[in-house]
Amino acid sequence: MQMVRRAAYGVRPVTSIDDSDPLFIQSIGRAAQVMAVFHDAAKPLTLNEIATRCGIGKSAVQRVVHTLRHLGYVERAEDDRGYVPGIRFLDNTLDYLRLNPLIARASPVLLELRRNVRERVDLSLRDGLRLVYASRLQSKRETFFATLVGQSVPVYCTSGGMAVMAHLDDDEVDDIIERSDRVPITPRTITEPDAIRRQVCQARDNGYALALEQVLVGEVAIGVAILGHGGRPLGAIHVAGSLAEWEADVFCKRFAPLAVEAAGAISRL
Amino acid sequence: MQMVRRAAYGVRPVTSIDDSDPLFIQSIGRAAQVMAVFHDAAKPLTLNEIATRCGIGKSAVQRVVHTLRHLGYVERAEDDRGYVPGIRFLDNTLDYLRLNPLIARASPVLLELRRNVRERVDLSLRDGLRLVYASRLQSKRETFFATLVGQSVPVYCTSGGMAVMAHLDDDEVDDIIERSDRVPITPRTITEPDAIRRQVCQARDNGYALALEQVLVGEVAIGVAILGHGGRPLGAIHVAGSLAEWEADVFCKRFAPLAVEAAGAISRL
DNA sequence: ACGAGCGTATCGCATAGCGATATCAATACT
DNA sequence: AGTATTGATATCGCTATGCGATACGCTCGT
Repeated sequence: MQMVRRAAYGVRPVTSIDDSDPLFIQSIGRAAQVMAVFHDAAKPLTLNEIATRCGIGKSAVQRVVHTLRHLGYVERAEDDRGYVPGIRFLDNTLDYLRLNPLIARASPVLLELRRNVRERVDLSLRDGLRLVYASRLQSKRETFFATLVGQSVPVYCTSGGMAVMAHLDDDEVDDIIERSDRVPITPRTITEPDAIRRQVCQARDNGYALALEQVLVGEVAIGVAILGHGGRPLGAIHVAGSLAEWEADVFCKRFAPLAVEAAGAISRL
Repeated sequence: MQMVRRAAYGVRPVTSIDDSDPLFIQSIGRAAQVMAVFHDAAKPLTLNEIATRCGIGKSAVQRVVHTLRHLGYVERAEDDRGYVPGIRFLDNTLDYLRLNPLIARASPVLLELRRNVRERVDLSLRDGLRLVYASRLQSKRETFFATLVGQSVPVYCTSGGMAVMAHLDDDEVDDIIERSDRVPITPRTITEPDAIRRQVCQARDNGYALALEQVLVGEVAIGVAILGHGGRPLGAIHVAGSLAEWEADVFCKRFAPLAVEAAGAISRL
């Protein structure tokens, strides 16, 4: 399996700081911008790097970082060179997960599913053009990134995303396809609009979606949508395995029904 | 096993908003205060609840929440009543985990450890008086809370905490004991300073710490410190099992050496 | 049908945050 | 070793900005 290069796909850039909105507090927007800079950072960043990368004056960054540091949202790097995000974010993430009723009720279902399939089981939630992994249960052998909560993948080309799109109107699907920047992640990533639409249709027929090496080379994944109020898809369950161990159709026959059942148990129409 | 009641133990309250610090940006502090309100919330909160709970004017809260909402750090609750933390925090948590070299290099080691022990394996990082779980690998049967990244436990009474304290000076240990509010979490939680000190001494001798039902009834846990620059303990590895399955000393004999080895592989003196 | 409570909007004033600049410390370079 | 470069910290005046107080419309619950 090949390492995923980027930290996250389609991470929404900080919602454009809206100057016209009189309610929007600029300082908080700045803080968010500063934190967002780390989304595509591979190492700790200095004040100047932060300043240039987000087009804010150095003084402002100085005070923002100072403040965030006091609050625990930014830390100095291990070797005292530059800054990294702080541990305090984990507290807020915990609150997010705790207070999300979907995740709470999904948890036992996922654990049960995991017990039965003995492959990787994930729960992702939709956020615009991407699915964000909110809960991950590892299989025996895993990579570092496959254990990380917060990882996100595009809707338009992944098993979960297909499953989600299967429950959206055609024009919503088209909208997603159009607005996504469809750069192939693996050689087999589907980027053609028509091919995507065909996959979506197939997912509508089956009640689940199958994806081959869309994000990770050598990976086969099944996605099933989780539905909320009025049948709107909120996210998806994924079961993922290795093509080295499984024939795609065997994988599918064996695990799709279980995944569908699990997703049904979590959905609340 | 008994459900953990509080969301997190010893979560540091938002570092007192320092009025005297001229560099501190008040608005960001307010935003942090607002987010911190969710730490001890069991349900979505309304604007008024947030306002009263953090002693800020209603108008301020209104704008802060409005802003945070635009940024994705706050969402409306599922049923459109009240607010909850937003999914955007997952992005920052991911950056935190990604950019933390300790976690990155720990990951394969933990997976290997997990493979060998087949019990729950956790990695926690120290943040003041608490250990925050940063990486969690589940065993077969788990509770919801045992899967959550961001959960935190007190240093003074847990296996990981004992292991950490074993690498601190006596006065630092005393300081931790003193500053912790030592409310028993289970009936067997050790809260007596002398008893704690004895446990720490034992951990010093053994190179690991054993904890029985300190946080969860029916749980046995081994903690081993992870050391950084100059031997300072940065966090700990935990191996946790059920007393229904294991005799404490058997558990210990069997897994302690493996945990110690793993911790050694992660440490960087 | 009515009231309580929640979210939204407006506006003037005072303050809080930004830009520009300077200083000190530590690392990189020759 | 001496210097140049880059990073972090500090200061200060001006103006934009965020807060308080208040008022309005809306949806629930009884």
